[in-house]
Amino acid sequence: MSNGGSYDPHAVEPEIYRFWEQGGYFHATPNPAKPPYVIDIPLPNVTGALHLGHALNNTLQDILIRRARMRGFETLWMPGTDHAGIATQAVVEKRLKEEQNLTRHELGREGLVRKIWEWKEEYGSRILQQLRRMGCSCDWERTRFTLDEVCARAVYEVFFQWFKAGLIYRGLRLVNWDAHLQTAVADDEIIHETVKGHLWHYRYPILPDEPAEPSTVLARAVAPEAKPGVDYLVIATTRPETMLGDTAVAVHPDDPRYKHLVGRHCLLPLMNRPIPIIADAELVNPEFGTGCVKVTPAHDPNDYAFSQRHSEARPINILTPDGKINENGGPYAGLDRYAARTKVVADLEALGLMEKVEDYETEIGHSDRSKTPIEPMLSEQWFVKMGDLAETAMEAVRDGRVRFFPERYAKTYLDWLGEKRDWCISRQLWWGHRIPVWHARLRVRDAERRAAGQRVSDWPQRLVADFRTALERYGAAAGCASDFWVEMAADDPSACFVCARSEKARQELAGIESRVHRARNVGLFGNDPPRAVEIAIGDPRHGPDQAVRGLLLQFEQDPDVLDTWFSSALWPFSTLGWPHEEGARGQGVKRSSDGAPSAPRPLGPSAPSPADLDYFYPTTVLVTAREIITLWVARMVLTGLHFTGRVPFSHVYIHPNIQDGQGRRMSKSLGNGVDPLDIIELYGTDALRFTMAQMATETQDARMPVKRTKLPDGREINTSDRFEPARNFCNKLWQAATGFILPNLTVAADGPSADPSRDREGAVRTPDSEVRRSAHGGTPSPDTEVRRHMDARPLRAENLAIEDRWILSRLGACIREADRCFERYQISDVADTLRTFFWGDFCDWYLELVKPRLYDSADSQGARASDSPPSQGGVGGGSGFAPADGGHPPVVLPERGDCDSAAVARQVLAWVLDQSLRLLHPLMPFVTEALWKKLGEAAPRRGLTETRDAEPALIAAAWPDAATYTRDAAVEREMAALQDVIRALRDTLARINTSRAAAKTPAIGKLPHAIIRADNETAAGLRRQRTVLLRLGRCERLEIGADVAKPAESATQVLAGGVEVYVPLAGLMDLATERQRLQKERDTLRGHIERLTGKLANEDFVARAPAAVVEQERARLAEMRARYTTLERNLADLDD
RNA sequence: GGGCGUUUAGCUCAGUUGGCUAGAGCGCAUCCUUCACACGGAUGAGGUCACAGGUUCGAGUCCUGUAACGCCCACCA
Repeated sequence: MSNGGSYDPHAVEPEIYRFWEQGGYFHATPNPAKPPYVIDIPLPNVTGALHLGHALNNTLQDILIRRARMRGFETLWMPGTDHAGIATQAVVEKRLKEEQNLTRHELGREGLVRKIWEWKEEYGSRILQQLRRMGCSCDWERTRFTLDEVCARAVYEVFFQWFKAGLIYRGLRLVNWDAHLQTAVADDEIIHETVKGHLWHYRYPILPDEPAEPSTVLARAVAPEAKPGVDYLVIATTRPETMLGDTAVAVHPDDPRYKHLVGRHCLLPLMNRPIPIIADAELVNPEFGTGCVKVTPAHDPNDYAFSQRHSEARPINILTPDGKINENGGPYAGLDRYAARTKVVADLEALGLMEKVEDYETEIGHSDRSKTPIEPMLSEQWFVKMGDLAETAMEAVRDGRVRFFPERYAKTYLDWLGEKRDWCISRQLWWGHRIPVWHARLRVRDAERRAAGQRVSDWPQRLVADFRTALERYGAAAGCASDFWVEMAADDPSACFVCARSEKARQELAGIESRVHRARNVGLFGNDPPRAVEIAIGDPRHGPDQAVRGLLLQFEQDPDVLDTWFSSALWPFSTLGWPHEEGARGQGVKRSSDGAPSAPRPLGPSAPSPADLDYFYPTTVLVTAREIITLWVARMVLTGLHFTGRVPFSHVYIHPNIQDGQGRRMSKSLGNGVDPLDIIELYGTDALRFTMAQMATETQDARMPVKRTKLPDGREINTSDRFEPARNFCNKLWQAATGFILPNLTVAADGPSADPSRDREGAVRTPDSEVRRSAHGGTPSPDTEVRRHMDARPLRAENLAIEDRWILSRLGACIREADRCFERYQISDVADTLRTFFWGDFCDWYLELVKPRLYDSADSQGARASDSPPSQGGVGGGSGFAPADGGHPPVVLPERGDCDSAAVARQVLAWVLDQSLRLLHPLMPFVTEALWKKLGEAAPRRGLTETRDAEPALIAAAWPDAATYTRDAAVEREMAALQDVIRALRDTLARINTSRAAAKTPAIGKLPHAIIRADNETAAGLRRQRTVLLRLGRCERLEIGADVAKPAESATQVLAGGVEVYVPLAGLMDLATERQRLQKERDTLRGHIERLTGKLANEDFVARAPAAVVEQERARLAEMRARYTTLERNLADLDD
């Protein structure tokens, strides 16, 4: 059997995933008998397709979730997608343009939003389907979308509460404007690129103290005798068109060149506007350029900050939303900003003001989405005040309620929050949660105005108060009394903002909006001024009895939507149905329970209950990459603390980013991305996952060399050799189980002789295909029907051979180490630990050691063994097989070939495989689950000191408990000695064959004769392992003893503990090579001895190093010296 | 410019609180199609731990500096 038995992931994976999903293993419900373990998925964009970063991120989450499930936690992995404002709208807009040649403006807001929903319904679940292929055990029944009803309710509740508390405000701020998409872009969505540009130097004429005509001033500034600092100032800029919005020139307060000019004015050329010369140490670096800075507060962040410090330099916005010069740009109005730049430069030149133009490289911010240059622009936006919110979030990390793994990332978090920059939450988009605020413009009725007489100053306040009262009454009648909140606008006494909390309240406001709209339309046909809606008339329900003081001239919902991160910031509790309080409950949920929602928004499949929130919040750990520590992690902590009083998670596990072989980001534009689905196709899901686990080190980046390859279907894809080791490991696991362990557990019911599939040695050879067929629940072949499964019986220490005790000791160590790494989120170490144990200890050694017991016994079937239980009987304690006192009792080995020995071996094999599958399951869920089924059929009852029926599904089986295994140092030492001897024998054989190949003589398969010299005790131990030594050491004849003679012309090896291995070389190989090897070995050894001797001769070392270290070094030196002597002697013997 | 990280075998990476004769996988070399596995087994070669100082009995590990690379954040008219 060769390739035919290789693991074929595609034959296994879909079926296994179905088995889990149909078994309901992914679904979590509050269960008081278990502690909860919860992970929120870092929301992929609905537009997203799975990339390698997702593969890593989700593999790690699934690993943690699966292990927690096995450890008895009620595990919830909350899946969902993010509506991803700009990204999604851009995708659909692009399609719209391509397919129907329509812009969003032509389609209109409602039409576009409907289109996006349609798109979302069709393609939005793609990434979740891909996660299923990765084996992710998310609770799909709870899948949420940031725009669905459940999430929306939380969004509006949070907005309302913050708005009411004054934490959300409207402010004029400089935002990063994407003129192409016509939206503000977050700082984090900007990529800076170096662009070749120019630095223009030109003159601003200085205005004389006495009044003067602009033309005079200009003429003086360009006159041949004009002097800088007297008649003009030279400024330099990379963006000359912004001068149209200049409102000051800044100089450094200590700059002797300009000190005398502070307080005077320049003439802004082209606009002919006087602008002040202001001293400012922060903005101006006197060393740079001319030391004069033109100030454009509306279009430059630093200048904006400057204008905050100097009120005389008020910002003037010169741009329209689509990047043209607006009416403030005088003659340039209507020009595109780049056309304006050319014209401004030309005009300055024509005026003779241009001094020089230099080539210049500068970093320009580009929108990550549209790839067009960002224009800093002043506009009205909604903000969240970060001060206190940020402070609470910082405190949670400082006091350890939230811990980062690796720890260093706490710094990123704290540094960012420490800046306490207010969070701009409005986006000029149509796709997202619409800001639940209506802009109202009020006017006092003429009758009221007359009645109020001269006291006009408090009209606005009284009007807003009236409006508030009117809305409250209105709300009370409509059943949403506490769902409105009115705030006055800061900059306009006749304006105010109305925020709505519930869906009902929003509908009512929309109703008012449409009435105002209608009224105004009516007004267009009537007299001037247009009629408006009287504030108190609202609804016939409350009668016409109010005193009507004011009119609602304008009432419109804010056109913007919320920043995508606003809804994701609430994810940990919004998905669990927060807020559950009656007062805050919106109309949406009630409608959902009736079925038939009327809104286009689809409801989540199951609405969470208050019990869900109580039980599953806070979550356990957040697994993510470092770039969203600020965007997402910090904001979740801040909202969680503010609205639930508790941190949303206690651990944040930050994993590396995957780069290509050259350390570059994987990206579409570079074409160096690896598609996880291609890898699944090529290598299988488990190989992908295991590789991901191995890459999850504590570094910030992990590299994956990428290469092109052609698939059988002709597609060219990117892949990497990095996946091969994991693929090989999957296969190793599969081969060891299906090719060796399982066939040797099952035995024919009617005895060995009747079974044609048994070979000469009595081992059971089951064709792999049969095992597969039977394990997969297909029609059992006649052969498998007569096959009996293994029986397990309680074992005692005396039943066990040394290799049994050794592998169990190693298994215990492996579990302990894996647990330790898991606690620290060192997943790559978990992967290495498990791989080393299974491949290195279990397959390379234990399976080989146990073969003689299985093959060489005449009646090595479990049926016989189970018929004659051992006389000792009884169940050993649960504490393993190592002696409690740490001593080393004699290992009484049954004779090789003893039937008990074979039965015990089978039981240990089944058990170690059982435990290994459990340990590997979180990393490689598919192969392990598939093998678990097979193992369940071959050995339905398993265990060591106690036996019990195996759990039906590995996904829900118990995680191994390290406490049931005691480390047996003595047995591990003894095994190490045995392994040393075997390696020595193999090494000698390999050297002989290498030398024979060089001499063109045929290789020998075995060593004809070998002699092992060791002290009496060791020799006795080795003699008991004679069968093993002959087999694994590949020799035909073996002498073991304390005083065996070394034959002349022998290869010699000196091992730890003074054990020596001799192999007579006469006729096998030439002695010169052997002599060379020994000399080389002796020389290295001499080097070590010299260094160590020097160290021990150092009095400081002996005096200051810990005694144990000194002792250890002395022992090592003694050992080396002994080896050295033996080596010398062996060399001398060779020379004889 | 600020912060963080990386630099160890040809490649990708481990190396916990300093005790190291520096490890793994891949690749390489040699042998083995022997009976679970060639997606395998066995054996071996391969490293002045980026550089320069310092602390220490002892430094791959701690400190300082330098260089290269990378990531994040902020940005200079």
